[in-house]
Amino acid sequence: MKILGQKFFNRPVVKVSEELLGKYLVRKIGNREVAYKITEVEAYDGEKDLASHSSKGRTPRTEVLYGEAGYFYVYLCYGMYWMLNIVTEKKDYPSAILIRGIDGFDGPGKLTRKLKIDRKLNGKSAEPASKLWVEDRGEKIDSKQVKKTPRIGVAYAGPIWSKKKYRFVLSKF
DNA sequence: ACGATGATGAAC
DNA sequence: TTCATCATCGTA
Repeated sequence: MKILGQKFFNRPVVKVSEELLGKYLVRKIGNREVAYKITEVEAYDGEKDLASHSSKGRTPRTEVLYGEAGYFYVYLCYGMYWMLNIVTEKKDYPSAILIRGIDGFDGPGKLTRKLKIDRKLNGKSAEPASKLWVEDRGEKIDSKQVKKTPRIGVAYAGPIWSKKKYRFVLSKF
């Protein structure tokens, strides 16, 4: 059982996304600690990726995306759902992984509600001090269990970027 | 199929 | 300052 930090996240976002499946998202609420296996993620890769918030360039909101790897990017979507992302790659390269599903709770908005994640986590680093982090619990994932599909809800990103297979789903069986 | 609901960025 | 847009979900 190993806590994943910069060394893990400061690598190509698509690769890290794929490897994140089967890792555990751990959340401390009060004195209770809960851990869920990560089952679904999406990669957002740089300013050129029209589906990424960073495609609009550096703004106050996207600043975290340009920072060091291993930090959380949390933002409000559709006025009521918090989206949890983890920043990857080197400083000044805006890329992140959206956590879309954990064991038992499929859906980015559902899991943040369950884990009580909101804007207070934005810009925090993935470590126990933040009460939210990622662990490798030694589970091996067979690449046959990983499904690659286009990302969800990004039709606006144009024909190239909306079709990239940047969504990774761990099939359960 | 659609409405809830609010931050964001861009236009005016 | 106003407006359209949105990495969603629950109810229908």
